[in-house]
Amino acid sequence: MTNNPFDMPKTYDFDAAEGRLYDWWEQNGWFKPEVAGPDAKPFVISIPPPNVTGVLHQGHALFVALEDLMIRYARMQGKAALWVPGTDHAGIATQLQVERKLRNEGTSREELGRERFLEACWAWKDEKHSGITGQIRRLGASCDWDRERFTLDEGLSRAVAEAFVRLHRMGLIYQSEYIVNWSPGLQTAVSDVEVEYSEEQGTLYYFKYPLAGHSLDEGPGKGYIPVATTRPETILGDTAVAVHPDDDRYRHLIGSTCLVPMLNRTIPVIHDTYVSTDFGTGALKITPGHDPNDFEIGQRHGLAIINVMNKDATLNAEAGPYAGMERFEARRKLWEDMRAAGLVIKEEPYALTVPRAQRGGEIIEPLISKQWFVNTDGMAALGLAAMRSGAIQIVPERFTKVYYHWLENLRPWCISRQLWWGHRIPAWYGPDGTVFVARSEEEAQEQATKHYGKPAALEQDPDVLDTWFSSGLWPFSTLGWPDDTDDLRRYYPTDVLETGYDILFFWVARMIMQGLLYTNDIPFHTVYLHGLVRDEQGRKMSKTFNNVIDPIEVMDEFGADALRFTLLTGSTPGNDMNLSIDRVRANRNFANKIWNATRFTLANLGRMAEEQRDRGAEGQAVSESLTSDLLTSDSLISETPTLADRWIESRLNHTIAEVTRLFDSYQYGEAGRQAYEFLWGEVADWYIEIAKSQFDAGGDTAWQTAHLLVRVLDQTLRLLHPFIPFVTEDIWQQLRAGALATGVPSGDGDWPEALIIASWPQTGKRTKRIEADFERIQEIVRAIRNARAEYNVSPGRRIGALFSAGKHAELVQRELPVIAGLAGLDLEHTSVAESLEIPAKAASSVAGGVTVALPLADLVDIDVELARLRKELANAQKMATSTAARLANPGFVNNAPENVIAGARQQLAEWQAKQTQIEERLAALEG
RNA sequence: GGGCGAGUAGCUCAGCUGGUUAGAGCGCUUCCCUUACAAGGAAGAAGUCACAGGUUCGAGUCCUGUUUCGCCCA
Repeated sequence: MTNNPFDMPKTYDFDAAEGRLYDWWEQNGWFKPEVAGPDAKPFVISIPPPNVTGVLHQGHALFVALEDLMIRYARMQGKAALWVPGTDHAGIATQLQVERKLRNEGTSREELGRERFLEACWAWKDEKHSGITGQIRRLGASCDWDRERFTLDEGLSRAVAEAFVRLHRMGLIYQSEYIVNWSPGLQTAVSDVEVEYSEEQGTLYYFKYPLAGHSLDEGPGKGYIPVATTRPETILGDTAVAVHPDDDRYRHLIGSTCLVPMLNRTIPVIHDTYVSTDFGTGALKITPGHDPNDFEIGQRHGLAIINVMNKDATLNAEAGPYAGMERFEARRKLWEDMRAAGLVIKEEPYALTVPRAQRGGEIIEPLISKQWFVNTDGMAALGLAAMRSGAIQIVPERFTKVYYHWLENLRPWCISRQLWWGHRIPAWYGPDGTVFVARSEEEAQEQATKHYGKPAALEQDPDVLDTWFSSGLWPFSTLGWPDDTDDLRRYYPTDVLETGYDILFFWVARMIMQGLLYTNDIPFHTVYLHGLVRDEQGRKMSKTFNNVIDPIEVMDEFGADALRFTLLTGSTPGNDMNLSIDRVRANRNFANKIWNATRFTLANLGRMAEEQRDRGAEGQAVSESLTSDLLTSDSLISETPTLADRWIESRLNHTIAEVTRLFDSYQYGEAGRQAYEFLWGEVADWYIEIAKSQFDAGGDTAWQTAHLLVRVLDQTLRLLHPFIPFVTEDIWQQLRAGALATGVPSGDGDWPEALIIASWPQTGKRTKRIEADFERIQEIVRAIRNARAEYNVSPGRRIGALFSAGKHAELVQRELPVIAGLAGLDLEHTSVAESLEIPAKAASSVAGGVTVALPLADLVDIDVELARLRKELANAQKMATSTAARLANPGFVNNAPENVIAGARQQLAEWQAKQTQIEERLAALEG
């Protein structure tokens, strides 16, 4: 930047601006809610904590953009805007990363032992932490970093222990042997939501289940029951064969006994309506130890549970000769042996649904093991009631249904994980296995002493809690819960929870349930859900596709604002968006456009100040003389505003009203697009072009134009700030400096220190009549430009024009300089009247109720002209006819709202007038 | 199997509670380096709004069905 406040470089340099502005904002404390003063109404968002060891992806970029937008809007409205940042320890993901690192170093988790492994995890966390938070800063996130939290920090760990203890006291936490989703590679249980199901090509294995005391030769239904399975190795754990009670093929076998292939264990044939008679063979093998559905059937029928698998997915002693084999190897071997024993019927290709771990993608084994569960029935009821009562709303609303469905069918939540990195379960075991659940080891020790009558050696449960258990406390734990802190009292409940719809169950629902349970309050009143960011072709971004668009690279090339604006205006709530680099580039260009509109304004302001100084005020500083002049007297800007002035003012007010309305109804994309359209399509394309001649006029007209332009830019920059904070702040600072130096007021009178803390624009009056007049001028200008283009009039050539303007003659006469400036007219050869004689060799058209003729004798070909006019006439006739038909319809006239009818009448008149005018012109040419 | 979303210009997408001639960016055609901006300006071509019914004075928008794609749940 140069010292001259009026001098700006030709292009906006985002690279130089972004880091500098972010630091400046942060150092001034403007990210803190305290800037709004103690009485301000709070507006609070808790950040969806990203994995502390993760790297920024477009999903992060989208949520940061959205949340920062909401926070900046709230801040500008004068609210105590608080965005609580933080990171998540991401149990499984992080543990896997650290284990991989250890492997590369030639050691392992087991070798290090728990304590040293955790040290390695913390070191890894410390190393990675600044990476992700730095990337979030880079996006412009105005969160209060002094309040940053980490899910494993001391306070949050205390919150987790507290929550666990309370749940336990309420009798909602229990330990149980249950069939869980076991991840053999990760060596841990995972919850239902952490399992993804994929349709894969597999095999359906048909075989004979021998009936005890019979020979296979007796055939199906006598010697054996034909059964099909997709996982033959689980045969070894079968404890029944089930048939449908109404199935004539097998009904007579109910109560008889089968022999488990290769093991010859005896199991009963039972009946259950769960069996579907048309699937496979119509008979079902039941393996309660290795299949969730079978587990339930087993419970119903009191069947034995046999576990044939170890936790590493090798088979155990129950598998007899197959003990020690890996699961898929055992499958092959068993099937071979069964084939040799004549038990195989056939195999057929089959599309099956395979459960895979959300992390790592490995096949999940349903396995019986002892885990900690939360009974969620009561919480679910609370969560449902909060939504049903309207205390919490989801944007977009349709996700409410998904939420209901999930909560209505909620099963116990398995919260223990066989990991080391995480919140250790606050349960201790005495020598006899008695469990003591407590906030700390000391508290557990007290309980044990009381229980045993003397101190006892305690051992803490080795497992940790599901990461989502701690995330579920996030909105209140980050504010100090369980302590009754100032922050908790002032900022809880929070306002909006913004996140991706993909974690509605994982996170949002659990926060609502836990918030209601522990704080007796909703954690937030609105859930705003965004979609997934996909690549340009709509594919999910993934490393394997090599289609990942790295937000950092995008920001390097186009700036953070361009990325933000693209994400914000290219998405609608709850819908996925395809990210297009072309659009990012276009939005980079938008930033430059705003930059140059301001550059133009400041250059003129500077020039005017210089002229003013040359004229007088000797020895006085420019700013002083101008400031006193301008602020003390209206005289300097008492000039009657031009049509363009009043038009842009009205449009500004319209835009402020619309953008504000759209913000308040969560339609951020549309809000951004409207501000964009106003700035580029109205301010830059029209007003600035007209302002050029108003500046040239000098004197009061020029000063008035400068005032207005500053005001319009100031207000528009405020509207755009939540979307593109960096470029708007940078520009606004320069605008402010230039305006202060010349005493020009901002849109609302004063110039606060920074745009980030400036107030949101107030809606002013809109004048529809002025807008209509200006639109007429626009139409005329476009018509002239169009005719020039069609006749290839070179852009530099000034041409004369004849306006046969009828009742608009006065308007056209008054605005002639504007029209001339925009359309390249030569005023010497231009005339306006209600009615004018038009020479034959002229290009003419009818626009805005005015016939305009360009006497281009050297260029015009009468035949071409006739064709042009006939085409225009046809269109006018068509429109007039259809509008007339509409108005002739009694249904329309009786039912449509008045303004619509009035609009149609107005339209009809315009089209009819146009038709008549073209007809007259045609008659003159043809005659 | 149940639920949800999407199908609008060559491409990527808007289009709020139904109401002028359905919009934008990119791309395309023609012209222009005019002292805010070539990361720009002017003019232009381009859409039977997936399909079929229905409601309504009026449907891209609401209802029903069909179809293609995607997602979620079982």
